[in-house]
Amino acid sequence: MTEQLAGGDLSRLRQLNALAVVHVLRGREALTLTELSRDTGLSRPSTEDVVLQLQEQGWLEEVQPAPGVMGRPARRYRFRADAGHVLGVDIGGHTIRVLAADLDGQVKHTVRTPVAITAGRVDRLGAVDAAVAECLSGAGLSGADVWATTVGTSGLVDASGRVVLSVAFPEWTGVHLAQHVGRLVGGPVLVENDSRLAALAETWRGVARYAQHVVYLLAGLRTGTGLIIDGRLHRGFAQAAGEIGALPELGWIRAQEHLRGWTGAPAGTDPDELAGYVFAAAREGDRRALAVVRRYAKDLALGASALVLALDPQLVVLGGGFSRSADVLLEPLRREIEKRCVRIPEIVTSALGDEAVALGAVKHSLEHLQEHLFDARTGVAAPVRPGR
Amino acid sequence: MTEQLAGGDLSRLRQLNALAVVHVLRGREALTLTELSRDTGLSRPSTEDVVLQLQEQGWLEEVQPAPGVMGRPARRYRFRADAGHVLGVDIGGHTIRVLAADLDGQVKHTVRTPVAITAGRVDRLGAVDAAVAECLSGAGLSGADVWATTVGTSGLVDASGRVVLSVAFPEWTGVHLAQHVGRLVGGPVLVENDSRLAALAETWRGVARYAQHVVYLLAGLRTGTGLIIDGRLHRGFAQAAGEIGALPELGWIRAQEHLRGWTGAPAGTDPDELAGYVFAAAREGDRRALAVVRRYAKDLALGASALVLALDPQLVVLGGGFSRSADVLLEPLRREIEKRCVRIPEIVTSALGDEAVALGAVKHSLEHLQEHLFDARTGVAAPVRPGR
DNA sequence: GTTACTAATGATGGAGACCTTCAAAAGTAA
DNA sequence: TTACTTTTGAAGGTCTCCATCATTAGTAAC
Repeated sequence: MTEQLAGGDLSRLRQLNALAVVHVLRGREALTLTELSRDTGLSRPSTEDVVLQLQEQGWLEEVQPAPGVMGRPARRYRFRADAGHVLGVDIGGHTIRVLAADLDGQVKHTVRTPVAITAGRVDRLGAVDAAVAECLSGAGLSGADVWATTVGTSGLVDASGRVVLSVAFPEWTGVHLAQHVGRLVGGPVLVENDSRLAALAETWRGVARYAQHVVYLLAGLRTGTGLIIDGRLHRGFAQAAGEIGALPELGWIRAQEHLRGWTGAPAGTDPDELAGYVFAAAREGDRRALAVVRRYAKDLALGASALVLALDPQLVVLGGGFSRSADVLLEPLRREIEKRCVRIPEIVTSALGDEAVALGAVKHSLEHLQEHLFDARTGVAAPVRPGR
Repeated sequence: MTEQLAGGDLSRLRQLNALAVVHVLRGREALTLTELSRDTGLSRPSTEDVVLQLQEQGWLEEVQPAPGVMGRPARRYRFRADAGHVLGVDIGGHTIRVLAADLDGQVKHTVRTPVAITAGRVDRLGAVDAAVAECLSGAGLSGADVWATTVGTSGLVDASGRVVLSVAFPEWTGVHLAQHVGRLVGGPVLVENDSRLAALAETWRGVARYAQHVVYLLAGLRTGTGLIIDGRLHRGFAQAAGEIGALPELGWIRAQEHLRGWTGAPAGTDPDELAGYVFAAAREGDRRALAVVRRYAKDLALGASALVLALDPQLVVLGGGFSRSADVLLEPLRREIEKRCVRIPEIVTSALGDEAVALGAVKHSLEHLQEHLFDARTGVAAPVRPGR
């Protein structure tokens, strides 16, 4: 029923209290023992004992006392977020992004490498390797300092980190990304669908920060979705959740075609850039463009409404490349969703833009570490890179 | 991130160990201290201490030692599942069902009262009152012995236990069921959508026992759905999840019409019974009936496929009144789902039949108690009826 | 420069819950 | 009646927590 946390002997209590101290201290500035004692609910002597033990382990570090306060200066301790690092990798069509962050999720270095949309498997993997190497050196890290890595890619991914099916890049199907990236870094390498990671990022540092149930729409050259249910990323039984676009009746296959038919762009425009022209014309008030956007919004809303009706999220987040044109897209989308749904969720635009996937990858790495390093069952693990 | 379980002093450890003992003992026959010690991981003396405390509280009871074993006879203790009881109420169109069960979910008494489909609000509520009273006396209980009650009804229900919207019974809209039933029993009264409760029942004692992600289809005069995600009932932000039938493109509105158009039944047949004639004719091999069933299955599959694609469940359970005709319905449904979905889940028929909703209501009551009586945060609460 | 005030430190003593160990007890089997 | 088996019950020890209080290291005021 509920996940059972076994009782145990006294050391178990110490584990729990150490966990509580770490939890209070993570992501915050240094605290004194008195402050820690207040926030954990432990007595001061016990807090001290736990803190000293964590310091010995390497999780905590004493910092300079705060100056200019009354009374005897208190020792202050901070969480050593720099004890380990994680990577977030976003393998996009046009761009490869790599983020290095510490255990608090502070981004230490960002690398953004353009790659030709036509680049094949070998070239693209090569660009990934180069970007990872550059990011590591830029952050002053070696591969061995990385405790966990998450790679975001389009397509379906299996549990072992292999791309099972990529519609957008047929050549990508079968690539074993976990193995490939694992050559460069230590720790586990996780691979996850990019829409899902973008959704995760929005609940972490985006507009969905306090929502438990979120439908994230990736609207761009591809249309995808990421679902947050009960505050957690929903993958489904075989990592195939969110593929609602496969149902023809729900319009996501057709949605793109409205934009492709646009004739108001210079001859020879890359089909990938066509959408930008449509949205720009709509922004100018061009009636034909507005009609195209409306039709696109209607088809997008069809699939979105199915998700909203099924899940009743608090929030729908519009992300992906087209979210830059939310000024002309959001209103028609909202109207179409309102027409179809029983309860209307908030509908907002992504705040993270292009970085959403890479940020989500960082968060995903951190959540993985969280389970292994700070688990309620085992207490606080030693501050070393976990095995694969 | 993870739900934080605060550390604490030594009494906290005792709480956790008491919880562990209760968890091991619940739903099983009586165990000796040695067996309990083995299963909880505690030492024998500690186990004894915890057990004596729980016995004093009233949660455990000593029973006769097992006869005919070697060595000194061991004391045996069992969980006092009869310390409290819960009710599960299913207010259906034709039938009202009330189940009384103990804390282990053992059903002690069942009442099944027919009610006219045309019965209005007052008559229906009167029938509920009578059925509850009969069930209580049949189980030898008074309303004060009931620790939690769940009422299942069609329609949307708000958090306070009021029916916000009932399409099938317009007169039902606005009924404050929690308040009404609360006059008869002690403890909290929860109200929940019937499809959801049926889904819950399937994961408890039905065909979905070991699945974490389940889509339950209620196929009957109404079409509804219950979603189990991560082993828990998914309600959505405003209790409106699962209303995918509202989307016309997904066919659930239209699905019924195929059956209603059937002319092979005696003149004047109740429209509610028409479906039975269609399925019967299909069973006999009538080609027109088979075509009707196929069309119905196709429309049902459309909405089901949207759910499957969105959530990627391990299992789809076909329940509701029409599941009695699964022999002719399941195959066409499966074929249509297979046509549309990326990964095909298992598709099986409900094992619980008519009792699913009431059983789910019992389980829902028990889960509510679980959170209040056996919570990891607070440990084991006293064995008394919780407040509202 | 001294004195008063403030708040943290460090040490002491005590209580609760767990563990291991072992003699005594209460059965069955021979 | 004796041997064997397993549980019981008690004793002693350890760990982790708590409350309390004298001491210490600063700031503020005179």
